[in-house]
Amino acid sequence: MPEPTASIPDTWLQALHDNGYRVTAPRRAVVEVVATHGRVLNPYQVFELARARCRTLGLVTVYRTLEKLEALGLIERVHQPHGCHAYLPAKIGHQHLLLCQVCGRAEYFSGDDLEALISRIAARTGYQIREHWLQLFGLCAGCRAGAS
Amino acid sequence: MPEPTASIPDTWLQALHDNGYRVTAPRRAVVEVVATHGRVLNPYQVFELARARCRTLGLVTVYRTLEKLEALGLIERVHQPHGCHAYLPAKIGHQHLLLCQVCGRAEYFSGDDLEALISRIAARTGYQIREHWLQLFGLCAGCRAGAS
DNA sequence: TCACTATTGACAATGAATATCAATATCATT
DNA sequence: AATGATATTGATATTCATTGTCAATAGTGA
Repeated sequence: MPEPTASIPDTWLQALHDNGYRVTAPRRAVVEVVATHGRVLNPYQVFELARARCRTLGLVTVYRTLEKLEALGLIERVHQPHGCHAYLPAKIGHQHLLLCQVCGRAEYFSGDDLEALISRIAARTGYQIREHWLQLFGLCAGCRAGAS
Repeated sequence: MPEPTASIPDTWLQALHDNGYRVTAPRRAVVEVVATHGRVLNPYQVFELARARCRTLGLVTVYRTLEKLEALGLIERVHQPHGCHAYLPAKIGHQHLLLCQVCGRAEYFSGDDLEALISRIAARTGYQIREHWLQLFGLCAGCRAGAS
């Protein structure tokens, strides 16, 4: 029988603890929401959802907790055409993001092959290319069904 | 002898005029800076540079002019890891952005080939993919030389 | 040149994000 | 389990970028 895998929220709480931060009810609530919701969330949305799990939660604590999670590399800010105030669990290794334009559902994928493109652009422009962003936008299966 | 091509600033000023906006000294200053500077600029940087061309220019006018240029599709907001408050002349057709991480110099390029990748991700995830962002970051030739 | 009115700059107001601070809760140690 | 040092909390105040207000000014077509 395989050892049960630690859930993502537990992993994040452990990381907080390992870095000298205390594990509190407000932080547990924020972590559970952001780690499991599966859609981009801005600070206020996190606040609304997490308040259901911690009645006394304040918006300021959400900001502070997101800041710490981001500093630990557990979450990251998502860039979208209309604003960059939303967060998601951080990419693991070399991944890219696929976002639903309707509901904000997010999937990561890997396996891009941009070497040839990047070499060509580097040669043409004289730039040394060190990083790239690739992000796809569309409709998730659920929103395709709903919109038909 | 070829007809002299209208400069980018002139094209933009013409576009403002054609859309019922007046061509004023403050707008001329902002347009000339953003259209020719070749690097990403945030509103305050535009203000500082454009003030040299229009002594009375106010920061609020910069915001308002950028807003109009963006609405006309002449400029667009650039997304960067640390902030999304900078502008560049808008892409023409299907282009992508290459940015210098040191000085903000910007180049557009075309000729990506992501069809196969996008089809594969669409099939794997069930998403209908409608848009993509590809953006490269690195060091421009000038900054490579300077950094050596 | 003239008159209409869009535009301007100064100032006020908004809104997201951050700093302050006394009260509270965590957690290593007892 | 109890303790106590101190990190954390929520409420409030504050900052800063951006947007609204408004009388004075300047562009534009006639």
